[in-house]
Amino acid sequence: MLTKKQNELLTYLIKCIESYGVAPSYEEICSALFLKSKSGIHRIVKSLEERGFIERLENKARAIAPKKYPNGQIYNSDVINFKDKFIKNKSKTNFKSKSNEMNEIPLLGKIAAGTPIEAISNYDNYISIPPSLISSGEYYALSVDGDSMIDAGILDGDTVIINKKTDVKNGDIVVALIDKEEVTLKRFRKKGDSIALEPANSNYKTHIYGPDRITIQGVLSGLLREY
Amino acid sequence: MLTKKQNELLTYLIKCIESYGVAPSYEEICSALFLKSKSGIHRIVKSLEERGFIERLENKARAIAPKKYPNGQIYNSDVINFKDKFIKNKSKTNFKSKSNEMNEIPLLGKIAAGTPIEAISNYDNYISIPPSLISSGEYYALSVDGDSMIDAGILDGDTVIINKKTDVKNGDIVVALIDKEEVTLKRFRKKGDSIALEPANSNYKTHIYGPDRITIQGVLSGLLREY
DNA sequence: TCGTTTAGAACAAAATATGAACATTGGAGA
DNA sequence: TCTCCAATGTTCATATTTTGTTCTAAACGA
Repeated sequence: MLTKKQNELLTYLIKCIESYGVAPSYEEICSALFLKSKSGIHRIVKSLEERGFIERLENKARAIAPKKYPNGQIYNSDVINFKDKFIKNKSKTNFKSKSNEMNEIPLLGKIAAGTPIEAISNYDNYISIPPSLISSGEYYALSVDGDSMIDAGILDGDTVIINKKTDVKNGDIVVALIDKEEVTLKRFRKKGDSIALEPANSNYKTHIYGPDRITIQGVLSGLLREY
Repeated sequence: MLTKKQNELLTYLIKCIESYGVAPSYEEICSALFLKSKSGIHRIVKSLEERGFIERLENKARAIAPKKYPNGQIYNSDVINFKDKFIKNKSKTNFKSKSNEMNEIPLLGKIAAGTPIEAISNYDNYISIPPSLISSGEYYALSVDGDSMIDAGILDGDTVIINKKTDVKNGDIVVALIDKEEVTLKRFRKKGDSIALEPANSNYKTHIYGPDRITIQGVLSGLLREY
């Protein structure tokens, strides 16, 4: 999906943000990639934006934010836990979240059946979810686009809560990254060495993949719907 | 999405609040960022406000509250506030953090989609639900028992959020009390004077009632599911 | 009221981003 | 092999944003 330079730039961008908390300026990118010109950078940045790997505010300084890793996985800024940077004196023992305290989890994008995911900005999209839908581990939310899981009661527009774990059982509904390119929500079933991703809609077909083509990005753990 | 200075200022602001419980004045920020002028600070503060990283009370002293960490993660003041209890209340301004507020609604029981409800009793059961599922009015929750609405994506065991209002439109899914005896969750449709309650499952039949036999007890406004 | 603090205009300067024009490269496909 | 084309590299010019500074006004708290 990405060219060499685009890959380098995206990688550098992510590294910068994780190390310094700020995106690099074009000039800084230039020297990092050993170029002499900023406008070349500009072009690459624009192409990354077109392909949905980054998000940008035009004309603003250092206003670039990654949306996906070069391999297509969704970028989640929570990986840099800024809180840790600030909260120093807090002992390891967490304040038990009171029963009526909301949990905020990031809404990372839309997940469509069969087509690439569309990542959403990391900056504005958090949703509150009730504690009952959460036990332990890390969570994120996706907005369901399409009807491929309709027979499992998952409708177009629903918000699914995903537990970011990779150990899955047969029959679990999972978020699967296929060929490091597209992400889809399907029922997981392992047969021997190969993995079947089953839709829950007779209009769609089950696809079977070799184990190396699939990366599990999480397991469905809850669902929210607004009427 | 922040520039260097904006990032510095925000970081400093958060540090101040966590260490002293009070936001710094412009002058304090100035010296922290090695500037000679306060109005520069003002501009940066405004730009942070524009981008949604802080919240501000105009014209008030030290009235700045962070809303997000530099990486976009939501700033949750609760983790720090215990310190405030020990700090004398100076000009500390109180920002109500709405985002974290919890909505609790009563879970009144099970609604069996085909057969009578099990007494809508006053369990002392309350559940938390995200603000996004609530707009205005009174709400309660029911646990769905049965599969009569399965084609509408409402499964056995789901929790439905009901808005306690009586004005309904055709096609709404409603909680209907029939003959003051049994309660059911069905799609509402009015034809002339009579009311049809349609299940969403071909194994069940639509029933039609006279208007005096049906009392609407609420309209479906949200749904929660745990996996 | 007075002293402190924030608001904001005006101007200058520095930092950054944008974009056109033109040359080069390397790979896909005829 | 040869051609075409997208992706790059470079240079130069230009537009915008961001920052630094100074000064004055307005708002606030005691």
